[in-house]
Amino acid sequence: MASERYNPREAEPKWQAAWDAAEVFRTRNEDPRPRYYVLEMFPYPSGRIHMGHVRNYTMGDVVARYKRARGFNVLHPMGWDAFGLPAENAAMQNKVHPAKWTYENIATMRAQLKSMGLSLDWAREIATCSPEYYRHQQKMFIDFFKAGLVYRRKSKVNWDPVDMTVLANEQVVDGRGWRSGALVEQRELEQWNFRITAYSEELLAALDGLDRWPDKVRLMQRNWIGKSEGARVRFEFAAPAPNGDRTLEIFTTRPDTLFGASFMAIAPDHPVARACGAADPDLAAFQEKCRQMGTSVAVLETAEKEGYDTGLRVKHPFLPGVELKVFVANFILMDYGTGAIFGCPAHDQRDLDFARKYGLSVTPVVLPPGADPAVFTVGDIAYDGEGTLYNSGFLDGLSIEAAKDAVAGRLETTEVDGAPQGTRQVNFRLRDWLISRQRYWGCPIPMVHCEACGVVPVPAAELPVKLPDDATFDRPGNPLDHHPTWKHVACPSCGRSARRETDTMDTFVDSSWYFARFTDPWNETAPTTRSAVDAWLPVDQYIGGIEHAILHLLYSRFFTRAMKATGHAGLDEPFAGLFTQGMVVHETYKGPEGWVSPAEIEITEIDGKRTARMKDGGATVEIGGIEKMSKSKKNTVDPTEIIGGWGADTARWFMLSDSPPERDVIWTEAGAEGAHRFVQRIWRMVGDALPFVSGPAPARPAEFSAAATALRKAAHKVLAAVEDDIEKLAFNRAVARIYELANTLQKAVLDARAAEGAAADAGLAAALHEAFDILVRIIAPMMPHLAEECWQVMERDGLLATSDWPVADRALIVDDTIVLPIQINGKKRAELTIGRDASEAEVTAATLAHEAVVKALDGKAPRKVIVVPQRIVNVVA
RNA sequence: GCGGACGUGGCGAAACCGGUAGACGCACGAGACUUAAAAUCUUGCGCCCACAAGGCGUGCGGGUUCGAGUCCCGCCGUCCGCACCA
Repeated sequence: MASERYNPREAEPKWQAAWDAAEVFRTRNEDPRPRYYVLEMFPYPSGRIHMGHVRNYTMGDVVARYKRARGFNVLHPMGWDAFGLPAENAAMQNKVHPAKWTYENIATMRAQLKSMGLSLDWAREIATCSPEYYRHQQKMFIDFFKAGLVYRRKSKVNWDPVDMTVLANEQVVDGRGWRSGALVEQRELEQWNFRITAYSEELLAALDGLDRWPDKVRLMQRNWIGKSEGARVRFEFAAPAPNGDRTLEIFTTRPDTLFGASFMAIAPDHPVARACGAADPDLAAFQEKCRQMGTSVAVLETAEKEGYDTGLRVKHPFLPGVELKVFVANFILMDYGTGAIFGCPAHDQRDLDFARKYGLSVTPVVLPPGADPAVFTVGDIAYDGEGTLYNSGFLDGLSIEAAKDAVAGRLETTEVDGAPQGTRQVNFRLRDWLISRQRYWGCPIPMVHCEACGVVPVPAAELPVKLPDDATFDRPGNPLDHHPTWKHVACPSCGRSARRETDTMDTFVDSSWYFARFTDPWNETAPTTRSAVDAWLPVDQYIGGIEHAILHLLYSRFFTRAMKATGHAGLDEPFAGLFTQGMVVHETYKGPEGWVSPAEIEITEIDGKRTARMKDGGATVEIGGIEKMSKSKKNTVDPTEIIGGWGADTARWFMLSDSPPERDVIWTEAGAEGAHRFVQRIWRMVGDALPFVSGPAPARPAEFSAAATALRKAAHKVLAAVEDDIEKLAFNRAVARIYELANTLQKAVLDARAAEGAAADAGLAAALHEAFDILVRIIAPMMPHLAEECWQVMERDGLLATSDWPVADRALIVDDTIVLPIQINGKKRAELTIGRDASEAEVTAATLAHEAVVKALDGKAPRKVIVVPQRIVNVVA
């Protein structure tokens, strides 16, 4: 047995089949044990899994298997984020139907995931593109609509005139469509939106309660929601604007600086600007120029502030007789605040840049602490720090906060044009979620447009609104719109001929509730079963990439609230614990003809210098930087090849070793070899130890020998540490502790074998038996196949996958004697071995009697002796 | 520009509350086994000086403390997020 190498190609499928046959990972909702829901972000079925999936799903699987061993009823499901653009692109390029392409990819990837030995409940598998899933999404859409959480509105979108479709912002590159290369136009289209802003305040406030989320993610969401408190102020026009407006309403977070106002600025698309532009060709040209500039990031960064004087004037609310010019300016955004501002150049850098360019006055109104009001001026840098108000009439002498209050108070009680001149206002950066997509491969929006009845939801009994199978993809635009018959229906309300909505939903909708569907994916009549969804949610541990820190997680938080509002769930927050794992990165290689893959090259190392050559031809290859695995740089490693070659356990072990899980991990051949060596080493050790560890546990002696006790202590200490590490998802630390135990056990086995025939130490045999039991059980979550195989050759009962986690004996974890470092003047000079419970006086006495201390003190009395119990002694000479 | 995170051996890292810096792994060196190689085992491995003793070391400079990788202040560098949000 000991001489045979462990063969993962044989063992892994065998144990996967055994687990399957025993339905070990099937989760029953009615199981009375405490529940634990661990979920990894489900994959998009792009075709093949990549190493990032391997890392993500390994981490989740360790948690699932560990929690199962700890006695929890674990829910660990898997599914497919199966709608989306790539399927449609494949349809256009390869003449294959998106459904066929998607389901084939799913089949491939399911097999790949299964080869990893993940403890998933495949009976709950869902694909978001199946009508059995999206029918429920349509039901919820209608419920949200009825609850006022869905509405339709004209929105500005990026329109690709060649592909005849709407593009997401990230699909617009330098103002052009990423695929067609056509100049993207801003178009106004009637679009469906989710009213996520109804929850702005709540989504922000609830972040504080998500204490098992990374601070980084919470901060990103906080910034994204972007709450700012300020005031809306209405400035009266000296003469009405061309569109008839008598006042210009602005939003400001600095009402305290109102006395420093020197101009007004409005967005190019502001209604007043449009009205002015209609009568002024020069202004219209300027507005058009601003619109063109809109999208390109590079232009935005360098764009100079520019404006156009409309000729309009407004009255300053507090300074009778003072009038301010109204500019149309390129740096004012229509969709933030009111699309208009007052400019206070002294205390806002943008306003200052603008004022300098157009020769507008700059009046400081906040005096920095300690500055002389007679001398203080603003040059090229606006002052936005703390200070005291001056040059500001009734505000003089107030702090900024007090002045904000005073201004708001005054404006609330002043009337202009029949309404208060100003109101306190909380503003959010967060905008409503535009979900309309002019695509085929998405969830159809279950609405009908009727000339007589308007927008009518499809009746629940008629759901799902299914995608037509016979769509064509050979011309640009929305295949649903092109379809000859699909969109023509009778109005559900009046029965007259009407038109189906041809927009489909953003795929982020699909992934905003899949975690809830997993709790009862068999329910055919409703999206969720309340008893199941309320019992399982929130997800105890959610694991995925940082790239979803904002959108997916924010949308899911919104969706859960909307589901609560419509009776589909009973809670607000879907994910109690969140962990964001790092990427898998790899060295890059550049050959004479561009990037080459790791598989194509050979690396040799001479005197510490690594050189790479092509395997084929031997051409020199330049070793480049370590970067995220990507097809374009060809620095990918295929999980199938790794699993086929080394086995799933090697891949899993590597993914958990070395790098902390939140950080990037560098995939290296040497590291994979190292991981595989450890797999073999465990197997060899178990084989060598079989005489001591197989079969039932030997009787325990009344007293363990010193060697046996040391072994037991080592095993139990590591066990306790590994528990702690897995609970904290510190897998790399758990791995290090397991290596430590393996090193200890290896020596112990060697010693035990050498001593064979000599006086038998019954205690040592029992200790070895126990220690190997612990070793195999603690590697099981990480390397489940190897552990199962060891379990079998050790002749233990049943499947390890269904066994309990071992119990750490606390008495063995604390030592009777401890080694205390002795510092002299803060530097370590000696060590003191002393009883754990030694009093401070005893420690002091023993320290002062220590040779090194006596020598250092040279007969003098120490100035001070600091004893930190159980930790350290410091003698100050 | 604003906000955040992080800088520890040749490399990935550990050090949980301010208490032995470098656990564990990779790479590398030496040795054993072998006809040989692979595998395996033993052993060494921060730097300086080395016989020992010692000195210096956690990006740089200061500070607090009996004691600082850890706390505070100021720099430098790397990475990430947001980006004209009024």
